Amino acid sequence: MSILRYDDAMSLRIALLGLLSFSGPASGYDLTKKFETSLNYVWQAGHSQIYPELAKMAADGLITVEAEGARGRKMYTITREGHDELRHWLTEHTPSGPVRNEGALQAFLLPLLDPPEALTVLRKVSTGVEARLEDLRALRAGEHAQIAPGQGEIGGYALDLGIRNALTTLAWARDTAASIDPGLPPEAPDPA
Amino acid sequence: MSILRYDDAMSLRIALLGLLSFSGPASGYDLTKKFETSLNYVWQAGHSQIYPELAKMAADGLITVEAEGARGRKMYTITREGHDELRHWLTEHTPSGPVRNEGALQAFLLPLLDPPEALTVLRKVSTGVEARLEDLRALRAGEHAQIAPGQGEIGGYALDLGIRNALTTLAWARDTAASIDPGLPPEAPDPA
DNA sequence: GCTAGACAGGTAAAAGGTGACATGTCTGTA
DNA sequence: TACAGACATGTCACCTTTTACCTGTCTAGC
Repeated sequence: MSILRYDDAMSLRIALLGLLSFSGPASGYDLTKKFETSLNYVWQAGHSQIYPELAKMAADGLITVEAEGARGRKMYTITREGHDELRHWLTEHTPSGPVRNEGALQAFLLPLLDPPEALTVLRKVSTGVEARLEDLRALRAGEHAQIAPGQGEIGGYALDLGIRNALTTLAWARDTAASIDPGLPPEAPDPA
Repeated sequence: MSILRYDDAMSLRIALLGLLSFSGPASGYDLTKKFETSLNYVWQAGHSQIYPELAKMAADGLITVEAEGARGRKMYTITREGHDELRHWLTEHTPSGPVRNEGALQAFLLPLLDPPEALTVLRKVSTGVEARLEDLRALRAGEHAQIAPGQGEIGGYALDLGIRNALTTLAWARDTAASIDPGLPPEAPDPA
């Protein structure tokens, strides 16, 4: 059991510990790539945030530098304390992080626009969500070749949740547009 | 058309302009209350962020202090430039703000837990979402008495979206639990 | 008359996050 | 061999957000 225990915002740490726990030792560069390719649908961070955080985590004993490779590459490995911290957060922490959602804000303020403008915005929302849906489905299709074949894939449940939420948003945009202009042609619902 | 134009993070400004546009002149205190009671499902901010932002917006000409009331109360009114800025954001800005979702991160990392623990986490997710659903439905029920009766209610579409997303998350948690432990009793789906 | 509590406004330090800059290594290919 | 581009790690200035602290006014009730 670790001495330090923050109950507040430390989700970046958790995300990094999770990746290290699942896919084994990795460098800051590797982790940055994983953020770009999969985790960014769930948590965002650039390398300028990741490198200092890894240094702090090493100082706190959650990870260690086991080996240094070519081009100054540092391979970080999760420690026992790191595993404890991760499990503790996953099982004990109730997610509640502050909501800050631009899309929902636009939805909130939609009644301020007159109907034609509101419909234009809703169409843009739909095309945006359709694009994200494509991305997510492509991710799901390529998932089995992803990180470490044979193990229950990390991120699989979140991917499912993301796809469901995208479909929900699409249905909301369709229904909202119809309630603003009942003369619209009904769209066929997108099959899961 | 205003000279200043930021395409980046200025959603707090937009949220404040939206509230002022919809419900007329208000003080920082009033706006803080509205954040607490309804907007916080969409965008979060405390008074220590709101007061300085209002001062900056006044300096930028988006709002003005029309009257000062009792107890130093300052009533802010949205200007023509403020309206322009708001409309511009609503119609032109594509929402893309960084994703940072603790709940989704937990979903992402769920495969790291062994089945009994994962099921416990999913149960906690469900009860949390059910509580939020209650809140949202209470909001919807009391909506007509809310701010300014007679006008198409601000936030109504966002409330609908929030309820749909909550139901989606509930269904996801149920299905995910069932896929982890097929012996679970099937729950009846929550009616909209 | 006093006091608790809502009303009303603010500041400052610290933490978290973004975008640009800086440095250098290794590999493949024209 | 030169050079483009991936690999690899960092720093810094600036902005946003959180937490805690501070001041004062008005009203209802004891």
